[in-house]
Amino acid sequence: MTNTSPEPCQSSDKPYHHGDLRRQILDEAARLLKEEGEAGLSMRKLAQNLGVSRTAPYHHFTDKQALLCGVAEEGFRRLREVVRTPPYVKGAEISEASVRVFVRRYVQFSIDNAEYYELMFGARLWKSQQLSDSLKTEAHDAFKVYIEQIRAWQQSISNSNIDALRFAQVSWSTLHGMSRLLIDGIYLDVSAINVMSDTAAKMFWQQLYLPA
Amino acid sequence: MTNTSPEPCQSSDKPYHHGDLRRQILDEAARLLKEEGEAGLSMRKLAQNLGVSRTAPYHHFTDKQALLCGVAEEGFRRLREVVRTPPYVKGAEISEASVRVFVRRYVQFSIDNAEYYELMFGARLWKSQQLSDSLKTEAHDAFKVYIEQIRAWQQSISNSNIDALRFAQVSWSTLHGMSRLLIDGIYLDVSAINVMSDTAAKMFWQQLYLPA
DNA sequence: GATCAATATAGACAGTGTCAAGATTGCTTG
DNA sequence: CAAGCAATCTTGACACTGTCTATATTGATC
Repeated sequence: MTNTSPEPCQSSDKPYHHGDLRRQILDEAARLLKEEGEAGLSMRKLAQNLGVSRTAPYHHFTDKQALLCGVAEEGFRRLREVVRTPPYVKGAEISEASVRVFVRRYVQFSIDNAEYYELMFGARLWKSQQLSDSLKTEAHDAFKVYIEQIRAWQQSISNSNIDALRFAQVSWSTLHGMSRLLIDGIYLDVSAINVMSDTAAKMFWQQLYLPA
Repeated sequence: MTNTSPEPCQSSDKPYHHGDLRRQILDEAARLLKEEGEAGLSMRKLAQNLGVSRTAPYHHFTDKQALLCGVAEEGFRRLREVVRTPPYVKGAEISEASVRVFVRRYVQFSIDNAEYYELMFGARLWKSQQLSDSLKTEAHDAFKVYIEQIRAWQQSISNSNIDALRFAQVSWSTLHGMSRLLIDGIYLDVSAINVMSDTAAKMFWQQLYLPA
């Protein structure tokens, strides 16, 4: 995140070619997003903070949109790791407690990386019709991993009768909805996060145990 | 929505005082939002479309933010009506079918009024720290009505053991999450809306029936 | 060492929100 | 009915935005 990389050719004056600009742009964009919100992230300010001309970033990202895609992509990579690391052992029975941990972790991620999350799932990105292919696959992969999780849970319960895909969609909706309501400042009662998460986990758990 | 109101004083030239501007601003804002999205809604274009100077709207709304609050407020009034009109008779038993109708109606509302919904629940509004009091109460009322619904459902089931507030929060999260994923263009499979809604309804229903 | 593509730059344009100062109007009060 | 006042509308201006074009500098390649 912090970019203290020494300039490749450290002449007294700034070198004409930056060398590491693309990486630094992504980092600074994430920083700006975190500190000042989406409204505070502008191409010009970005360039200025990096000590570079206003149009320099356009040689690494065709658009502001493309830049946002780049940032969001990194967010999805992080999210996938969160989803992929459940507290259960493959093949073993899962417990309600493990579902609880899973839910809490998802929500916690969305809160800790609120700006990322907002960008990743914002209409700005998905309705733009020019979101990069790499972003699309990255996001798709994240959801695929999620479905795999559900499927593993389901298989660990012998008599479960749920449709894994449908359940994945709906449960993800719940997680996403909670996260957004919290992030966007609609549910202000942050102290209730854990209770809400546990309530959701309980609901999921009972759903998983639906007998045939 | 349509404003075909005849001008109060219809002289040949435009009258200096518009007379009905505030109302027309709100309508045109909603229209612009619907047709061109949030990016296409600017104070200047708004004024131009209404044949009025760029700063005229500022005499009716201190801010662009204030205008958005005004539009969102109307959205919440509509939403409240959707939530308030369930297909059940007070005191009578509810059925899974009635829950299904309820879920479908909520999601349908969010899709039909996508731009409203996006505005109503956007971080832009809720994090601004200057959202109007009337908006706050309007939104609060909508959620209160929702809780009342849950409570009524609960009471119609004799042996229900759920915490109405918690369940309201989580189930609303599910509805909100589904709506946003659909609206924001992340779930592109619109044909699956009804199946997803029904899956969610089933989950709610089973949760409501939690025995003590 | 010349050439070329990659990378950086300044200049310009249309668009934005919004502040300040002045013009026009309708309502109120003497 | 006239005066005045507050509400409403206007033009002008400022700083800011994304992004296009044309130009300059560089590192790598033949």
